[in-house]
Amino acid sequence: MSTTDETRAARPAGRPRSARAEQAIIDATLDLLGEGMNIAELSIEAIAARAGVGKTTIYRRWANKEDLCVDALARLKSPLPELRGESVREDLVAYLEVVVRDSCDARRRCVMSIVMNDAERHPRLVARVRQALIEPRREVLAAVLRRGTATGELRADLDVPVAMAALIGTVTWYMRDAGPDGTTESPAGIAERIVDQLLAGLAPAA
Amino acid sequence: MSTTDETRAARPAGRPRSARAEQAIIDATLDLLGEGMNIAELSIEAIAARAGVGKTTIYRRWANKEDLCVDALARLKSPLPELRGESVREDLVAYLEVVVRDSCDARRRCVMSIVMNDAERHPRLVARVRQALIEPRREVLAAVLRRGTATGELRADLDVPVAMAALIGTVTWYMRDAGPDGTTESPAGIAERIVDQLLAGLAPAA
DNA sequence: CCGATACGCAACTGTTTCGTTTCGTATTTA
DNA sequence: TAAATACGAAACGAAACAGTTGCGTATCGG
Repeated sequence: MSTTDETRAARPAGRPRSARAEQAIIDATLDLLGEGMNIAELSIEAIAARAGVGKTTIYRRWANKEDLCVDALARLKSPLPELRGESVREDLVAYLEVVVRDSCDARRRCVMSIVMNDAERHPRLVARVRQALIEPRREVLAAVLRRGTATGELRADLDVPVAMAALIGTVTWYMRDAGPDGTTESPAGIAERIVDQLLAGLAPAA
Repeated sequence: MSTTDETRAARPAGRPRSARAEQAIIDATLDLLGEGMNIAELSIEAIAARAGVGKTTIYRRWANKEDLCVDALARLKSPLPELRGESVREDLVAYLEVVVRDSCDARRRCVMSIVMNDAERHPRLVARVRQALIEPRREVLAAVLRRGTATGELRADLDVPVAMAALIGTVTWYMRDAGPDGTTESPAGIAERIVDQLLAGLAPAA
């Protein structure tokens, strides 16, 4: 066992890499991406400058921009929505409230726009984000919908893929031209309004 | 009156500008944007090469990249959806079918991503696209929804902004991870399925 | 024909930014 | 202390691009 907390084998001798520098690099990367930068526009120089670090320190750790971004984006993992599981309506509202909150976070919005735009240019990176951030959430929502059709809280013949698109797409689109940043208001209760209108339908009560 | 079809004043004498070159430049610009290029990444050199044109020919016509893009994007105007106006449901299906068709067009998808990403960097350009392409369509949809609440085909207390987000957001989100390009299928009748499920609601018939 | 203008092409200058290398210093193990 | 490695700063050569100019040719009006 070494003198420090390093339990793995022998330390390779020489000055160890600074964990602070590493964190600063990751933070700077996410900052810049969060300010609307492309992967293409993102430059190692800008990251180094923002992090207060020499370019060498970055190149020593990552072979290229994409590797760095993959590592950086993996840190964005946000907790899954906490669902109480008592009523489907309540769970859907809670779920959409998380989506609303996320849509006000510049970092997350920029990450989503990268996922949508650069899928062809950076398939590895986008695949990792999808698998780490998006898929788990989709699965949570799908489970709520399936439960709803089983308990009778949702119609038995529900088209689940369409319903998922309806819930997420509606709130995303609404936030797009309502509160670009959260600058305006994220109208309290928007999640509830959307869920209730989607549950009840646009047509009159028949 | 000149010898040609030019009815405006005297022609300025000298070889007239080639309409073919102009069209080729516009096409090349839209091509490159349609391949996923940013405004920032788009280079005059690339446009000239793609169009089979000298850079001079471009600089003679437009002072800068943004001016060129503004002109190019203005050519994307697509006809408004043809609505028969007999039933609201039928009109909504027709409207969404246009959205589905557009979402399979690479050019349009890239233009939308520019509108979403570069709003701050190119406000003039984005404002023009919004006003020329987006607003007219939104107004058509809003009119259908208002008509529906008046005729009783839609619930009287309909939240119109939410309903618009639901219709457009659902189809957009669905197409996003179903048929990225139209490569797969744009499942026939998806517009109809979405409209019917949104009209009826996710909850059982009560 | 002549003058004027547009055309495509190639060359040029100046700027930016990239990824790499070099250098002097700091920190760790042996 | 000596060897090894990391650090930040600076400089370097290569590449891409902007915007301009010159050249030979093409197309217009008169």
